Amino acid sequence: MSLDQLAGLLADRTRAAFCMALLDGRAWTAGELARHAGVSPSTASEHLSRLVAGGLLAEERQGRHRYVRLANPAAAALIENLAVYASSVAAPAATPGNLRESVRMSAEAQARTCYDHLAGRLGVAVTDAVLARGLVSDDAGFAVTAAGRAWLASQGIDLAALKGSRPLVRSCLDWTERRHHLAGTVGAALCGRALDQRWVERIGTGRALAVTPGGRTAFRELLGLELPARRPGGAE
Amino acid sequence: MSLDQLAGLLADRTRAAFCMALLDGRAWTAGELARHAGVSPSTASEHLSRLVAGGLLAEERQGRHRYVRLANPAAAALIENLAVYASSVAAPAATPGNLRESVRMSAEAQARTCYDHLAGRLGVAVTDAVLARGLVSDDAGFAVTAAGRAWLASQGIDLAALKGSRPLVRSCLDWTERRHHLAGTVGAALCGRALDQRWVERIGTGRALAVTPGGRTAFRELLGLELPARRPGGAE
DNA sequence: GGCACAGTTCGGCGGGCACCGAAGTGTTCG
DNA sequence: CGAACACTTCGGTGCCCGCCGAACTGTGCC
Repeated sequence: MSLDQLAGLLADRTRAAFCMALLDGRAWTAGELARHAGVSPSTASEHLSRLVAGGLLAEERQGRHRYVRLANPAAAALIENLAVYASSVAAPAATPGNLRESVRMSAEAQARTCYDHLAGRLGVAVTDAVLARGLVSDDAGFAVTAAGRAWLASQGIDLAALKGSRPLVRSCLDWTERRHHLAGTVGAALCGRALDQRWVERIGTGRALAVTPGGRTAFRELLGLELPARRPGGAE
Repeated sequence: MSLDQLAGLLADRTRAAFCMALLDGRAWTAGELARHAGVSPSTASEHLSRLVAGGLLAEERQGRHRYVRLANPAAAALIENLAVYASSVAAPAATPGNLRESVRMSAEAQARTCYDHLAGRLGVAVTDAVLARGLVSDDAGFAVTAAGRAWLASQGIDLAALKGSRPLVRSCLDWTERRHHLAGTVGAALCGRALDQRWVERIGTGRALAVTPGGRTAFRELLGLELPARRPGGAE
């Protein structure tokens, strides 16, 4: 497959909408994606088949449902990086068309998942905190320090178990905050921990997350973060 | 700009060919790119205008020549990452159509520039050596060690001067070797050093590099690398 | 076993885009 | 100053693709 063929897969507003939705890290059904993108089931079916054949998505059948998800972390990083670069080019993408959309975009700016790690203001704040506390260093590259290794172990995150083909820590540029946040397998593990411990919970079907009261306490105690009480759709 | 619009810029074989050519890090004229891609000057002109307007390329006029280059390192990383992912999907892109193309692809596999850093077997070998010698560590992320800082200083590369918005060290997956090589500002500085000291020199107008006899000596002395004497188009 | 649901396949329709040649503009050189 | 070169603009042509409705298939539930 060539560069223009891969790019062609994403050069359509319906397929692009599917991929952006799937950046929440979850599996969606074909019907859900059709409704999300506002197209008919037949259109969705055809587009999904092309995305699967092209290697960006993976599928799984369960009874009469066809579930699809992003094929792998590299596909997710590709799509996120394209979206970040696109949003940095002048003439920004759509502004909120109505109140509901404005609320959604605000929620996503607060906290959300970026494929498998925390993003939005929460993601940036967590990244600033781990840097400030010396748990991760960016002096000579981006690496977990010895203190960070111990801290992660106290959170049940074993670095040795995370070693693999993906980088342990990677900096991911946030499209809402335009600042970096922690990605890589450590970033994913932290996100998983936050969801498991119910420090954050998902809002609806999008990528938005809400910090729970218990989460506010945990982030204060573990990282010294004072997070605002979240009011749905309201001011900080 | 949205994801599908940005992807649409690359979803055409002519524009994709332009961007791949520009991954050599140099500026090309519109006429050179037209010939490279096998299209007429008018076609090239229109495509280049779209790529510039879309933020992937930057242009500069000099007399009757229009020079274009990749807009910034992020654009280069995007294109390289897309090309790497595309090549990893089954049904590989074009195999060499003739002897000349086979020779060119072989040369690029040996050593080439990947936008601004060394890639190919040379890039991978250099990366393996700096890891083995403890100049860069990947234990807990990708970072230059204290020994590496000193070594780079002995090569006239000052880390403090390299600090900026780009990561110092970044791992870039190589599409010919399918292994990682050193990217980021340190990777770029090393490549610049190798070109300045004439350890490598460019071959023709592509991205291929040849290791010079002086370079073979330098790589052996500095990093313990035994590089084969390069025979154009021949076996190792 | 029949009905409802989820998804697939296929032919038709309309819109958009890549390409080029011709004519033009701007720059450079003899 | 005129010719040559590099590039641009624009109208025309042909091809490709996204979308959908209708008919179909497979699954699940009552």
